[in-house]
Amino acid sequence: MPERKSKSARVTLVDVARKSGFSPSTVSIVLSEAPLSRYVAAQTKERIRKTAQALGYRPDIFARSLRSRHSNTIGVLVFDISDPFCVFILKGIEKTLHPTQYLPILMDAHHERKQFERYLDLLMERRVEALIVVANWLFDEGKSLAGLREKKMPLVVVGQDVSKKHIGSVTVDNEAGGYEAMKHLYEFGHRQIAVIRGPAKLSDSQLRWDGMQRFASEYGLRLDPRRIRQLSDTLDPISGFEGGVQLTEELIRSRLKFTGLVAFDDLTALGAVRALARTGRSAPQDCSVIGFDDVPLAALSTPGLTTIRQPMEEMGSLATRRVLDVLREADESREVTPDLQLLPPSLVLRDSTARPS
Amino acid sequence: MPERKSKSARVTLVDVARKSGFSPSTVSIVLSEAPLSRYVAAQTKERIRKTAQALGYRPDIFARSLRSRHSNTIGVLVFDISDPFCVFILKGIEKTLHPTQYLPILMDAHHERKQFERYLDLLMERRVEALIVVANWLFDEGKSLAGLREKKMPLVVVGQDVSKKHIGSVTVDNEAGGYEAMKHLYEFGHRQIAVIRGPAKLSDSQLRWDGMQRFASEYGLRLDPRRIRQLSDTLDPISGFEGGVQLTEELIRSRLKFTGLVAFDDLTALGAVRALARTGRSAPQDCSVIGFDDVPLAALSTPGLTTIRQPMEEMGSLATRRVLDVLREADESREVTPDLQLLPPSLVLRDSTARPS
DNA sequence: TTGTATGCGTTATCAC
DNA sequence: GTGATAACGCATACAA
Repeated sequence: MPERKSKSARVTLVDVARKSGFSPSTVSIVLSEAPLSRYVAAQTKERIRKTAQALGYRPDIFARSLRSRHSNTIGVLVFDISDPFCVFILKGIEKTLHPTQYLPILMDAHHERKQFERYLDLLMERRVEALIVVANWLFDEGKSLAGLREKKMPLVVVGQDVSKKHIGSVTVDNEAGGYEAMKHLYEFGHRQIAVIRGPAKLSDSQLRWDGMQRFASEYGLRLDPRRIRQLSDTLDPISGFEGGVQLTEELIRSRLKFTGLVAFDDLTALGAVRALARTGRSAPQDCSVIGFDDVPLAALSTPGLTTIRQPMEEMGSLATRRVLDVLREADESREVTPDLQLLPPSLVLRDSTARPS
Repeated sequence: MPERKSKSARVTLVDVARKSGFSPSTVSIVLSEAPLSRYVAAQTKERIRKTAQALGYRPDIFARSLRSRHSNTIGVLVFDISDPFCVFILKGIEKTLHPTQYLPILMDAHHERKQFERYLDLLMERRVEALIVVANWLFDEGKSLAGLREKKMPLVVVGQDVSKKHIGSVTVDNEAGGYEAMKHLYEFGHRQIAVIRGPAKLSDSQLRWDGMQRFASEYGLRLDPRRIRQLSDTLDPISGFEGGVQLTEELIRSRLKFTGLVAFDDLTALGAVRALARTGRSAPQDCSVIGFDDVPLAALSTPGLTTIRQPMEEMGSLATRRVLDVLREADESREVTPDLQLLPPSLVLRDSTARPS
């Protein structure tokens, strides 16, 4: 009765080979389902698989990667995992990667450029075969990411348009979203509409504003500059809320009447709701408020927040499909032109907007 | 002028050895900062490091792991990354791991047991050296995790007490939290207090309720069973909100007066706020509402939610320190008794509670 | 203090 | 259809 080695006897391919009576090569071919396995007799395969199972064989991923030069991993670099915007993009990425051979390796940069660089480095060291960067804000990393292009590393950025740097990008159509937001308030009958624009540094801000202006000009709506405010540039992720509170209070103090407010994003909108409450007002009775993003909070706040939804999961999914495409086409070494893909936003109607009384 | 190989010429240790004039082993010792490197001449080290730098040498992590039997990774298995509860625990884990040699490998089970098992498997395959499981809810995986114990894999579960299965656990002191919540309302002068308990399957629910009862008996407060409701067992993460809405509406319809409400968690509390609003009431004017957890939403909703805070980042950090300790002590093969560590909750006073009018 | 030799577990290339 | 052999890049025991 042979005793099992206590030292967590690692079962290797050679063990399976010995036990099954075939050579390590054959065993490898069968168990890794290499192309050659097509020519292996069904019986042989069966026997090998059985013994592998019986012995509890687990391939050593390090040996395999070392030899095959494939890590079967895709790096996912996120700017802040606590940003609800990121989370659903991650869901999309993960669901899309799930049925494939690739495993996502997730890193969180915590809003810090230094961390970003470090984790980018770490991911390269781990030999990820592609990279997805989720960045919904400030992001002028030409340098670090440009380096990847030279290494032919498939790369897609989601949440930010960097197509001008010839980096594949997936974002929501911010311009259309801005247009829709303004349109919604207009169709509810609002004519005196305030706007809290996003930080100047964010390209999103400008695009959404462009959309609002386009709507205004198409419909002959006048957007009084005195009702337009802008969030300051800052790195604090929660600043949208504080900014929303402050700027809305400013607007209220200005004594300039407004029955509707387009906020840069949901956090800002929640800030506006707070400011209204603080001054004895409420949404939507005294002022309709519309946000942007449709983060989970939007549905849970009271009143439920009407907002322009970004299809976040779809964005993650699309970005993932893009890198997967590149990886597949790598064999044919076909070059894919990096470009921008815009996904359509959609209006989510809740209770923070209503017809003016 | 020698041309660089176009085939992404991988720089290996041998290249560095050749170029610097030392042997591969010396180079290895120096660059991996092995114990022996203490005996290597400073000059030698310097030269080796210089040439490595110059050549752009990056160690091959697969070769290194294969040889050294160390992956330098720690698996982190989360039940749902979109649960704000998880996110800050992750932050704590990451920050604690940051200065170490270990890299977290994060997997998200999406609330599904099947995924949980699969990712657990994947993490083992990746040869993580320890495992941290973040599970704030339903979690009776005795089987899968028990297996890890046999493999001597360091393991800590955070958010759930499984110390009875001899698995290291880190949670908030739910009993104390329940006590504090009730105490807060009592001290504000509330005597007719409703409670929405958590799902029966969650051990948290019972503990928090125990704490409330302990306070009630200590202070001679009567908790009328007719004012006590309980969320149903369900897997839907958002159900706390819907449940909060429904049960609060029930309470209101029951016509039994209550001036304060202790909700199981923040989502439930937000549901209660919504229900109050729907019936023309509001917090805290008509009813004080207190939550539990202090997720980010709590600060952003209007009114800001008074709540019992879980020190989530600290919980993640503590769990991480525990597995790191075990990893370090592994050398001395010292056995660490798996046990439960409770962290104290704290009251966060915002605007959803007030003295009864 | 540094160099030599060997093997970690796998896959690729060839030969049969 | 299957097997022998040689790497992949690194770290370590041992020799010097």
